[in-house]
Amino acid sequence: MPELPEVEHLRRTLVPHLVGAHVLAANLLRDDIAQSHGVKGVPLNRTTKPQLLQGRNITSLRRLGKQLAILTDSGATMVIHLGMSGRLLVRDNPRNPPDHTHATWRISGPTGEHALLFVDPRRFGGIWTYPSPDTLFRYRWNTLGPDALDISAATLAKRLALSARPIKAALLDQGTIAGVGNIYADEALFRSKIHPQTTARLLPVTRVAALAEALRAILGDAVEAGGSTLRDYVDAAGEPGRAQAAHAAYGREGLPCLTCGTPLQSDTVAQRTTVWCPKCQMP
DNA sequence: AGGATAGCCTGCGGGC
DNA sequence: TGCCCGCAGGCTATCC
Repeated sequence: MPELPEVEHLRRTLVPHLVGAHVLAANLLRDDIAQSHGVKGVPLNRTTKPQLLQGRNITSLRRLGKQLAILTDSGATMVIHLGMSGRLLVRDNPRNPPDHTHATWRISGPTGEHALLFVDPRRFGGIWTYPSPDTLFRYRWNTLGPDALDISAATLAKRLALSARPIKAALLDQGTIAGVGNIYADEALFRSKIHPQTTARLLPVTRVAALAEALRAILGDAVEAGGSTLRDYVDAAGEPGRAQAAHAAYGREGLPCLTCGTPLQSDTVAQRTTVWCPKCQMP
């Protein structure tokens, strides 16, 4: 389940291979996983290789929330969202791609010639192409809130000030704050001792500050650990992450709270399984 | 208009 | 052993 830390770790592992690389070829194996820019999006097809960066030179990799953008010297920009089960793999040998490989590239870069594969069994992810970074920012990334990795207390407070929803729902909303998924939402609420059902706008500023601090700490630590591996996620080299060992709340229903020993409670909040400590995280 | 809900999709684990 | 079912979950469309 790639959330912000997994995507940021992926970005960092891809940079040495991709930045400065020339895209020799692009291949779309499934038309419906890629769309060209626009509010509604226009489906790409197998003939639109330049939009998939064929012939371009990659200049940088950028991330906002859970989305990764590949920028090129021509302006052509490609956004990849991994969804639930998506992976981007760098391989030396393009033969025998995994099942559910939907797009492939051949690149020649600083570390040699490689195959880049987009694999996504559940197809909750996808690829979006834009003629320029500016169109990406205006038509897609404008709908996202500020990135959670360096969210400030003041910014978070401003985003939550009008929301009547449970704080858990607000955290999961990418338009409020970008990059938080179910795992790190529970972890951040646990760390800041906030009950997931608390109405967002009713949180005192000191609690919001604690939440912002918890988000930065937890996401930052997870990035350094290479992300959490639950079922699907691996980085560009196929390596699993190590952050799941640090989870204090997620997946620990019924187990003792690491702070007070009280069994953790679980229920559905904002349509998601949510785990919290009934003693530490008071309503 | 903001918020809640259904549905997309495959793999996996539990139960029988 | 093997099958079936439920669950996992990010995001969009749709409804209220």
